[in-house]
Amino acid sequence: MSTSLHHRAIENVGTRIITGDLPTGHVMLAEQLEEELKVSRSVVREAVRVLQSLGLVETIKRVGIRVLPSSRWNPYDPQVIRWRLSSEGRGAQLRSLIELRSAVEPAAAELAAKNAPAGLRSELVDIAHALRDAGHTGDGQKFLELDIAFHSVLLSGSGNEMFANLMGQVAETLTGRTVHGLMPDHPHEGALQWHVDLAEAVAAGDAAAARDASERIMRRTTSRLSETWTDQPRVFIPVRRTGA
Amino acid sequence: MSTSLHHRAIENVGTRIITGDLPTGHVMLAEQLEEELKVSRSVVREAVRVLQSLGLVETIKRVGIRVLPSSRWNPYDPQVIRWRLSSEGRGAQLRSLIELRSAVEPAAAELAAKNAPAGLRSELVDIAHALRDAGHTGDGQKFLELDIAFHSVLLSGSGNEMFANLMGQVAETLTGRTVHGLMPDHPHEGALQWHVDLAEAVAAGDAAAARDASERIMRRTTSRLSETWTDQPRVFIPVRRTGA
DNA sequence: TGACACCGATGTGTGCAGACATCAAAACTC
DNA sequence: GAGTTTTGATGTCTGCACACATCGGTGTCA
Repeated sequence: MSTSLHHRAIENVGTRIITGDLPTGHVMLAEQLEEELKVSRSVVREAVRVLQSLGLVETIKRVGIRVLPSSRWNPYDPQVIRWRLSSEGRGAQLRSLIELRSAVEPAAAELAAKNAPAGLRSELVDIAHALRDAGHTGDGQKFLELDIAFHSVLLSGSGNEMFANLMGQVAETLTGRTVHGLMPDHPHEGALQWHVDLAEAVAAGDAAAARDASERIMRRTTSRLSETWTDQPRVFIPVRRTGA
Repeated sequence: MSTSLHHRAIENVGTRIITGDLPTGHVMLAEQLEEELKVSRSVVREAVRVLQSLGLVETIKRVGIRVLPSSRWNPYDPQVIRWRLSSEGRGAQLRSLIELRSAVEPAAAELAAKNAPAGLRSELVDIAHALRDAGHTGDGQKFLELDIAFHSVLLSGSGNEMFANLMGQVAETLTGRTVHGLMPDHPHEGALQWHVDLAEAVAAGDAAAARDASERIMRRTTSRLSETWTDQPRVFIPVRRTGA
């Protein structure tokens, strides 16, 4: 691989923290990381700085590099999400993402119906039809690509950059659940139609109908996947007060 | 001044990029940054690495450090949000945040009604009552603190870490709109009651009522603030396809 | 004798300076 | 115009000085 030492160092330590291999409160020394990773101080230091900005570690003089509790991790960082999706904590991460999508996508659909440029509207309709066709013929690979494209264009068309930024996370979610065999051989006929309904509502500028179709899609997705995380305990992030 | 050089370097360059002082595509040299900031190579390099992980810049061999378009910035990073809120692009940032909150908080209210631990439920009720009192007496400072606390506890009680992580952003939003004089002297009486309704619905485990109250609050907040950003153009983030 | 305050030794992150390696753009050669 | 060399930037490594929190010893006082 041509990945840089810097990148590999981040990947190595980040992964070990997310998986719990390096537990909360664990203290490492920069020198020790140099030896473990067989890299120089500069590489370690730059990697630690990045991990620090992700909320994974903090550096304390005279102590070392301490692993922070998961409540401090930035749950929106693409890297953090990827690491969590490929670790044991996958269930909790998927649930968080689905709940977020369920909240955001209907709102995005509404905004897209109001604001999206014409090009994105027609693109969305085209993708929806192609998606329905792919669902019928049973082409799993193509279906996944179109599914990702559909939701990406929808989020992009909302004109809200924070919604749009969830594209990547949605792609990871959809890919992940396909890879882990959580998809049926033939998609639900109703869901396929709802995608078309949603696209046409956006194209027609019908915000209410767009939201409605999106809510139906997300409800079905949630109910289909909820059984995979019933055992996952909920984590309650403590409220951090700024003032004294 | 106890802030580290590393931190100051990030702050300096990050701010200049967000404000547009360093425009998209602008290329800097590491050596040039050393001179500008009067710091050593290692400080510059570590700062650049962090900015890179935030999507603000990319480094290209033989070229330099190039500023990335705003569509590549991580809009969920607390630092990026803070920078944007204190720059000219504040309007667009506020709109994005409000739209996100409008989508997320009703869902969070629903989840909190279903899952929140007893302690958070009763705390939410207490805060809601105190908030109503502060609204009546007109204590602006106290009102702001309680408002932040209320929404933080609600998000925390949802048991969804991605929802909970929005606490910080919400605090910034509420503080920002108070600082910029967008708050009325006396809060809307209905809104005060809705907060109490929301808290009691969560306490009673009534998910539908909780969502309903939250939607009312967010609708009112949105309509009150929407006039401040009517002139802001929408930005449509292009869809980034992964594969070839 | 015991408790407490002080103070220096120690270890570790922070910041600095200089060197070589690597690699891609640009210039050059044929 | 294709292939090669040069050039100039980041990438990586290393040794050093400094700041500062922690720990342990020492001295003082009750």
